[in-house]
Amino acid sequence: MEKIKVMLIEDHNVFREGLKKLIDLEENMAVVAEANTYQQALQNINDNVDVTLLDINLPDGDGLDLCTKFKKQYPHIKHVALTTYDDAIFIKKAMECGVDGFVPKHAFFDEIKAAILMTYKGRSYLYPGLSTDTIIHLSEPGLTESELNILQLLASGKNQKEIAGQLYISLSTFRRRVKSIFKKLKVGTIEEALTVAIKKGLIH
Amino acid sequence: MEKIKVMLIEDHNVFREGLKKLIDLEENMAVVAEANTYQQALQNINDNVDVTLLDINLPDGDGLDLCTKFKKQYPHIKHVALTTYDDAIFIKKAMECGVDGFVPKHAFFDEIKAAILMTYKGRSYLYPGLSTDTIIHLSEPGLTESELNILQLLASGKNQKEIAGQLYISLSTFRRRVKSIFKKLKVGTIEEALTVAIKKGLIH
DNA sequence: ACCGGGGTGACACATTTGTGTCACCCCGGT
DNA sequence: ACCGGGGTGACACAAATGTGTCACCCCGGT
Repeated sequence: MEKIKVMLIEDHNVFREGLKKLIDLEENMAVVAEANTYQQALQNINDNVDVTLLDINLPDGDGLDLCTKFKKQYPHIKHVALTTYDDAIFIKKAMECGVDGFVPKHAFFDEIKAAILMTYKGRSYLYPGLSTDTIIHLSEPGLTESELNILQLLASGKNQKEIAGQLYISLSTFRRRVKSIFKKLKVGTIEEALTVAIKKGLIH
Repeated sequence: MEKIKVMLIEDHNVFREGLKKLIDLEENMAVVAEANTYQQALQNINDNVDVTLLDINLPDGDGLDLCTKFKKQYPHIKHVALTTYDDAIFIKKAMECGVDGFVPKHAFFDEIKAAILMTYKGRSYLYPGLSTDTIIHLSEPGLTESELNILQLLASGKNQKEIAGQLYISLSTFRRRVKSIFKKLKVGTIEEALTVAIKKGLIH
């Protein structure tokens, strides 16, 4: 039987090494490529790969962007997203980027194995341990690009006037957006919104 | 030769499984205990353990507290802290808690192996890949307990008046503390301070 | 053409936040 | 006893922030 050829994209070296070992010990799969940054992933990807296991939080870029790019250039490759966060907003975003499987890092290897197998066979895989709570929230509205932008700029220490200027919107609109963020994240202050956003990996 | 008996304390299951595999494949070490939460770690620790590899960010508590506790009850056990963050403030705090070795998760397994060996032999191990920049900042003042408290409460969505009341300090003192936080973290807004603090793992 | 929803900007207003100043207290060094 | 530093609280004031209201524009459906 042909082995499933896996590519690992993950910046935590120990984690990647351990994962590689576990996969290589499996009879029906093998790691054929690795990358620990966004840039390296672009270089090391090749036609030979069947499935990628990709960490979404890379130091030099968003793993989901990577997925979008790969989908165009190598449409036959399947992608399993691997992440610390299992929030609804996040899963939704992953799905929109064409991810085939989604597994949080707190899962067991068996589940990653299952995800690789399933996606390889052309089906999609959603981590079964996801709380029903999370599933229910899947239909919740995600933050818009502009809203994420605002959070990112707030996180960098800019004040509201500066940000509004930079985004070419009025202070009024800015504040409307912030209000909208509050409602979507169910928080009451910018501080809390930032905390939640960072924890969910929405901004970096 | 006697094998070094290692305990893994890490909440990311896949990571722990991979690490266990890597360690067990080594000739001179073996995993004899595991835990994926703070509580479990307290239960599963035993006299038989030589070295613990402990993740600092556990879902139900601070891994460094764990270290402090272990030091009292099992003074012979060595501890290697494993963490995503390699910031100066963090390393300093780890050292104060009696950690014997410090390795960031982006390190390679070889470095973890070295840390286990070194600490087992009674020496201390500071990850050699730490930037000189980080080392230089080691002497920088860390945030006080009260300052961390303030950040934590701000992160939870409380406003300044509420927090001052809760901490039994006046608004004046509160604001003085915030100013102090700004200076120490080299930021200009609370938003930025929170972002930095979360990224450095100072608050959760 | 008309209407209504959704997004925008201007403005007003109360509240919160950031900054500085003053006075006080405690404590260790002179 | 005196002084000075460090921490505290009260207050004042400017600036930023949060909230609501109004008017406007665009666009798709009726």
